[in-house]
Amino acid sequence: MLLVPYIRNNKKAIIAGLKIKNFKQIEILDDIISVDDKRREIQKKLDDTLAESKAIAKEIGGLFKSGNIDEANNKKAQTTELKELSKNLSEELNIIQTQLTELLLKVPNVPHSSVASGNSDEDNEIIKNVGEIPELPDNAMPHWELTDKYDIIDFQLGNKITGAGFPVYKGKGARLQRALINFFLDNAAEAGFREVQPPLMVNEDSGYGTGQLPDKDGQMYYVGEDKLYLIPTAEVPITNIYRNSIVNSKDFPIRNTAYSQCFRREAGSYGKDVRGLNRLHQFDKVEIVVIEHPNKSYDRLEEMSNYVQTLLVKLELPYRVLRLCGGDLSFTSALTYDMEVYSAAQKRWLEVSSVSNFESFQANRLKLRFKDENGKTTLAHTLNGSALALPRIVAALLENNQTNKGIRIPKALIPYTGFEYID
RNA sequence: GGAGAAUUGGCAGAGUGGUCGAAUGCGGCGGUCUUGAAAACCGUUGAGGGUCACACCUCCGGGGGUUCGAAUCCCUCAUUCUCCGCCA
Repeated sequence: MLLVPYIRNNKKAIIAGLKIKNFKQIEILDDIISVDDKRREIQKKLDDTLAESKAIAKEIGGLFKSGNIDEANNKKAQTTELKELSKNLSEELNIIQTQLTELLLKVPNVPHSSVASGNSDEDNEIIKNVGEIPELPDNAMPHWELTDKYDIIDFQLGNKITGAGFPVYKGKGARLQRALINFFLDNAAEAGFREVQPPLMVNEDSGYGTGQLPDKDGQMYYVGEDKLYLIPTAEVPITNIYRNSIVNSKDFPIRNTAYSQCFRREAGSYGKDVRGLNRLHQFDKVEIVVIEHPNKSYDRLEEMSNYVQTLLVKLELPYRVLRLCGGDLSFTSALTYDMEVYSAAQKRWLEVSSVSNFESFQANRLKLRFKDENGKTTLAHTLNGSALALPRIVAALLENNQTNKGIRIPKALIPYTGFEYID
């Protein structure tokens, strides 16, 4: 959510930015300003009315004390009109404030100046390409066949127990999952992230805080009985640690990491995108979240992007880094790098991480602030990224490392798996 | 799940209808003293709206109500604690 004063002062720049994001309804900006004008006007009237009735109430208090009962009762009559007025005004104010919030929620974040315009993922800029794409023999299998062959991930069994998109990991498959989680967490700790184990369910306020609500509520599993949402990513609980708080700028950058299961309904997905491990309803991910001073958030974004890449290098996976174009950038993000890993048997790139700077867009919703150099309360910047999401890493590992002897485990991971091959 | 008690500023803790946005202590920040530090002393110290700046308004767990007037009374929800029940 953008700040109204920011919209007032930077309308032109915002319009230019939103154009890159293909946001068409720029007239909303003017609506916001005029609704906010109205809000101020009503607020002023209300304040004045309240001030007047407060003053009278004080007078009455004094009159009662000095025994002037008659005059006090006289004064009471005066307030009935003011009371009516302030009641109407505060109702009006409520309506207008709701209106204002609704409008503000419709405006996406303004992209960073480095973001190019574009309509879809096809227009994303490839800014880096690392590693050799492996040459697989003709009889190479896609991962959903390999998982069967080695009996490590059972999609059918998941269907039986729960439904599509909830696989069962077995034997070395389960062990590989655990190895990857520990590998990612250990690396994050070494890179200065504090490990956190958050709840896997969050309340409505938290959903709003990070922006899953109100728009994407259909993407989350919801437990109506208790009004709780299953988290689609650990970003939600981790970032909400800092909701409604004023952090100490001395603590910047605040780095947290968490492993969690993630739950996504993925309504509307289909076809090859959802085959095997490509898209699941429940999956494992280690997330990194950073809260930083606005002046330094882009340095941190580069740092996070580099960190994620070190993981891919250690896992010996060929990858590329994309800078998302305006059209593919998420609603809340100002700049996002996607890391994609090459899945050699599927012959396609799979997104395994998305590292974003939200600037103050999330912080405004969260009311996450700090005291700046002048003692002014200012919104902090939030960033997050996957480091990493497991299923597609597993898919690429299985496909790229298939040999006659079985699936070869990358060296860095062997201390965690305790085996060198899945066979 | 049942019964009872509680929820006040960063923390502790007063305040049960009338200048209470809120005593006091601790902590934080600034200063005096000191070669420096500690101690002591002095000052300062919640958030939001609004204003050029004031004024002014809102907020004492959330929401609603009573009253001329509420942190203080009522309703409701949430959370915490104690006891009972159930249970990993």
